[in-house]
Amino acid sequence: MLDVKFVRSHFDQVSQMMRNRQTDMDLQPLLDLDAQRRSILVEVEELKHQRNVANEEISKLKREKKEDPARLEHMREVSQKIKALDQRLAAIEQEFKDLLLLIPNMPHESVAIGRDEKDNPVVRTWGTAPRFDFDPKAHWDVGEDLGILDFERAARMTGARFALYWGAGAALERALISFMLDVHTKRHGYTEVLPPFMVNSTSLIGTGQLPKFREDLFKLENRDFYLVPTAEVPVTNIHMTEILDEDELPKYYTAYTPCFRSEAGSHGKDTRGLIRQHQFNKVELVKLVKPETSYEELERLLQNAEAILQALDLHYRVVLLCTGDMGFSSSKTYDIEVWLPGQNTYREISSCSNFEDFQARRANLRFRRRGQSKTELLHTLNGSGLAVGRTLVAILENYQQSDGTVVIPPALRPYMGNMERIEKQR
RNA sequence: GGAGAGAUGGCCGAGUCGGCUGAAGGCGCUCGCCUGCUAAGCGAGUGUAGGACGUAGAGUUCUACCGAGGGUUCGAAUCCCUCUCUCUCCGCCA
Repeated sequence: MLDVKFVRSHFDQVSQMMRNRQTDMDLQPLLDLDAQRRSILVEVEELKHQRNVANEEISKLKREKKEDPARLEHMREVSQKIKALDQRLAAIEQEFKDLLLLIPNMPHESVAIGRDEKDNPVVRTWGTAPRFDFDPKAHWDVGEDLGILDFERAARMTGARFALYWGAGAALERALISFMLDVHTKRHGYTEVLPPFMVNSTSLIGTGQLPKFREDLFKLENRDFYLVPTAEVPVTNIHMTEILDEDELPKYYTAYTPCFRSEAGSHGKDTRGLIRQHQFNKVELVKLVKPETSYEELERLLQNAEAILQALDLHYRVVLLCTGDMGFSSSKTYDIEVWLPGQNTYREISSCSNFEDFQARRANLRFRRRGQSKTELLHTLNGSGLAVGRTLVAILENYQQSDGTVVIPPALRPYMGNMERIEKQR
């Protein structure tokens, strides 16, 4: 959420931002509501002041065993007026808040203006694509041929966009989770947390999934519980409504959770394989930091995510998302795209963003500097470190051999009982 | 699922028959004094959010908030209703 005062004083800039993000929304109603809201506020607060003063006098009379029925009658009218105004104010504030929650974040000045992913500049490339003396298969073929991925039975027991992992496939997924968490906790200084896999609507508003992207979520019936679409939601909200001490910052958290996404609107896209599932595993990195450090923290967060791919020796590139491709809540986002030889393309495997104070304002994430009385909003960041299913995809495709087996990257072997190669499961 | 108890400031905790309680008292914290050091002692200060006026910076003032929402009343932390959460006992259970 943007600061209303900012929207008021930078109206043209915010309007231009909306166009740069390919979003169409008229901001004028928001300003009108804000003006109404403040004018009613002045009126009702004045009446409440009158009431408070009168109450003190009535109270004094009462103690002196005196009465003033005319006064009471007058105050009854004042109270009714206050009640009516309060109701109007509440309605206007609701409408105002609803609109404000729909305005996306301001992109950082370093973000290129562009329409879609074709306009995302490549920041850097790491490693080289492996060479094959045979035609590399797509991971769904590699996985099904080895008997470690089973889409058919998953579809039967649940539905499309779910997968059943068998044997070494299941173990590899689990190994990746442990490996990633270990790297981030032991080498990068993150604290591991294991949050609930369901969250309430307040948390989802806090991080920006609600109210605008409701259709992307799975919600439980008759309860205010949603399956987490990413660990970002519970983890970013850990400290909601608290006031942290400057000394406690920065906070670095890493969490494994499954992620649940309805994928509404992506029918027909990536229908085969593990790329786009309703449920997938992810290890997430979340940072809560002081504002002046957030961009430097973003670069480090990105490097922390890259370190996983480097340790697994997987070729990738980093792109900087342009204004038209960037997420609603983000000020600046880097995507890491891993090379998938079976599909001859780069695919997103991590998205690292700085949200500045956008989520902090929504989730009420504050801190206080040493010796200062004023509270300030934190800056929040997060990134995948990494999407586990897609990492498994990358391993199957990049490490496949001509005989159909898959070599396990050396870094993962300690997590796989020193297994060196996945062979056909019996 | 059944029965009961509770939710007040950073923490503990008092609020009587609704009215001078934004909230006693204590702890903690900050600043000052005192002091071989430490400790103790003394003094002052110490919630959040929003609005109005105003400033170079400051400041002045009003309103709201005692789990959340609603009701009664001239007036609610205090009374009534609904919800959420916590605790205790019983039942069930990984």
